[in-house]
Amino acid sequence: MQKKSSATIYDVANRVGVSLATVSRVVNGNSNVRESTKRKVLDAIEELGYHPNAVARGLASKKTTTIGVVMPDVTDMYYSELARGIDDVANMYHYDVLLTNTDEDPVRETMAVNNLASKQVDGIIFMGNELDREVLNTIAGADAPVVLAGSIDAEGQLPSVNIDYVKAVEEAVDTMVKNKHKRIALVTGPMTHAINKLHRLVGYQTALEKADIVFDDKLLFVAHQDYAAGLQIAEKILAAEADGVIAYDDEVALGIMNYMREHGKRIPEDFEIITSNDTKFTIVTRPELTSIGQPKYDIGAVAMRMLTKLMNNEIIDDTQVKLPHTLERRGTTIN
Amino acid sequence: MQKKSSATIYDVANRVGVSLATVSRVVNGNSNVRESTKRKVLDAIEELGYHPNAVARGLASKKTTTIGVVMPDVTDMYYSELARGIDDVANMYHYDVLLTNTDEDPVRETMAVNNLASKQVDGIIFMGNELDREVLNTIAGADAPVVLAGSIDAEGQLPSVNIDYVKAVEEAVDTMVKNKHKRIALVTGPMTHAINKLHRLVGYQTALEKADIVFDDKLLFVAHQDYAAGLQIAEKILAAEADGVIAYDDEVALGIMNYMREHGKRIPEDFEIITSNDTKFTIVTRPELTSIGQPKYDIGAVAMRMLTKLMNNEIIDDTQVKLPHTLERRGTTIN
DNA sequence: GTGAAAGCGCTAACAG
DNA sequence: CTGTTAGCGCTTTCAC
Repeated sequence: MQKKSSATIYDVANRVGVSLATVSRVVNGNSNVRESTKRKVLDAIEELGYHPNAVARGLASKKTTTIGVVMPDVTDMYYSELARGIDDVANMYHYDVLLTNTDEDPVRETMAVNNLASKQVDGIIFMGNELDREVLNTIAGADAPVVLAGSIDAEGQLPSVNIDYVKAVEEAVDTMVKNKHKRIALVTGPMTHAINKLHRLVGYQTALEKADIVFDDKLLFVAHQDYAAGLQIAEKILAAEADGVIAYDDEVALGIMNYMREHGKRIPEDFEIITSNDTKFTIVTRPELTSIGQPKYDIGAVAMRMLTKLMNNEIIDDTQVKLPHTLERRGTTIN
Repeated sequence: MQKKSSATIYDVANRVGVSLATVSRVVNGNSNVRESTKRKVLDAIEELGYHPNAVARGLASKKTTTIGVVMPDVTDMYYSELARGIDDVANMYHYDVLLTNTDEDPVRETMAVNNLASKQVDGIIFMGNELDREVLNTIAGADAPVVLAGSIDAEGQLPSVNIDYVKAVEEAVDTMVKNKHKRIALVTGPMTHAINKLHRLVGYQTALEKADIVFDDKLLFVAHQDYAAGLQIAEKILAAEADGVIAYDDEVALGIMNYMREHGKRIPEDFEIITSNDTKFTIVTRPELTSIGQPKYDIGAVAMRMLTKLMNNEIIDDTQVKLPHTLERRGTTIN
C-alpha cells in the first residue's frame, strides 16, 4: 500500500532511523553503506512507495539528467528519424529528452535554446538547416554543451555529426552522367544556407567539371521541403529541359516525379531522379526512388553519444564526425 | 556584457537593493510593484544577464511547466502529427514537452510514466494502441492528470480525444459496398486491443449487416504497422479472394496496393483500398490512397488543451471527446 | 559506515 | 508596495 501523495527522503530516513545522507547514499548506489542498513532502507522505500523527486535532485546536484532537442519539425521524417536515434541513446544513458519544434525560425530557435538553458538541461542537440548568428551566440552562452545533428554551422566550430554532403551530391551527379544524362537540375534550400552553398552546390559543380559539362545556373532551383513545392518546381525544371534532378528532400523529389510522369516523361529513361534523405517515402512509390543513403538513426545516435561525453567533460578526438553515406540505386535511375 | 555563469535572483536583489521577494514579483509579472522599482529590477536583470532557474522554481512552486508525452514512435507519421499538435498548444501555454518513445511496450510505457512522475511533470499525454492494466495503474498513481490522444482505454475511464472509429470504418465499408465490392478485407492490429475489437471490427460488422453481407472471418487480418507487413499480408488477402480492403495504417495499405498491382489487380476496379490515417503517404503515390480523414493535428491539440484545463483544476464537461472525421475519396476507390 | 549541517535558487505566506 | 522567513526535497562536504 503506498501513500497517495509521495513520501520524501525524510520520511524514509525517519522510518528506518537513519539520516538523510544514508538514504541518499543507498538511493544513489553509493557503496559506503552497510549491507544490513541498506536492506532496511530499501524496505522502507518499498513500503512507503518512495520515489526520488528529480527536481529537488536537480537543484541540489546541478544535474538534471535531461537534454534538450531542438528540431525544425517532428513530422518531418528526416528529422524524426534522427530524433529517434537521439532518444534511444539518451535513454540508454538515462537522460530524458525535452523536445522543441522551431520550423527553422531563428527567433524560435533562440527562444528554445534559452528556454532549455533556464530548465537547466545538461546538454542540447540542435538540428536545423542553418545556424543564424544570433542562434549561434545563444548557443555559445548557454553553458550547456551543444552538438549539431545532421546540421552544419558555416564556421564548423560546433561539434557535429553529418555525412559528407559534398561527396554525396558529387556521386549522385556522377551516376547520372554515367547514365548519359547531362542536363542535371539541382534542387536545394536557400543558397544563403551553408549546407546548400558550401556543400551541395560544390559537390554538384565538382562533378560537372569532372565530366566537362558546363555549369548552367538555370538548372539550379530552390524549393521548400514539401510535396507541393516539388510539384510546383517541377514545372520549371521541365521548362529548363533538364533530363535529371538531384533533390534535397524526398517529398520534393516525389512531387517532381509525379509531375514529370504526368507530363509524359518516362522515368528513368527520359528523366532521372536522385533524392537525398532515403526516408520511407522512397520505397512506397512506383518506381521506387533512388536516393543518397544516410544513416539517419545513427547520425542522431552518434550525436547523442558525443553529447554524453561532452557532458562528462571527456576529451573528444574528433568533433566533426562524418558518417558514411551510400547511394541506394532504385527505380528512378537507369543504373 | 553578461557573466558567464548565471546570476541568481539574489544577485539581482542585491544589485538593486531590494528583497528577493520583490525581484520574484517582477519576474513573475506580479502587479504589486511600484513602477520605478520594477524598472530598476528589470535593468539589473538585463545587466546581470539573469535567467530564472526553472528547476529551483519548480521545486519551490511545485509546478514545472513541463508535461510528458508518451508515444509509440516519433518516426510514425500518425503519432508525430499528433505530437506536433500537442507541442504547438503546449508552447502556447508555456509548457515544455518531455518526449518518450515506447514502441508500445507496456514495460517501457510503465517506466516512462513513472519516470515522468519523478520529474514532476504537471501532466501527461499518452498515446498507444492499448492500455495495459499495469500501465493504467501506474497512470492512476501518477498524481498528474493524464489524457489520451488518439488512444482508447477499454473502460473509457481516462479523458481522451479520438475520432469515432466505429463510424469511420462503417462508412468506409459502406463506400465499398456502394461500389459493388463485397469481399471486403479488414486489416487491423491485434484483436486483443480494444480499438480493434470494440471499434474497428464493430464498425466493419455493422456495415456488413446493413448490406446483408455475411461476415467471413477469413477476411480479417492482423498486421504490424509497416510497409513490409502490408506487402506480406497482401498475399493472404489475395488468396482470400477479397475485392477490397480497409487498412488501419497507411504504410500497410501501401504495401497491399503495390502487391496487388504487381499481381495484376487493377486499382480500384478490381480491388479497392481505404486506409485510415491520411498521412502524407496517401498523396504521393499513384494512385493516391482513399483514406479515412482524421484531424490528427487537432486530436493532439485538443488533448493538450484539455490537459491544460485539468492541470488548472478546471471543470471539463466532456472528457471523452470525439472529433469529426471524413472520408477522403481519392484514387483507390471507385467513388 | 553514518550523521549533521549547509545550501541549491526560488516561491509563498505573512507582516508591516 | 515591500521585506522577512520558511521551506521545496535532495546532495554534499566535513566530521566522527
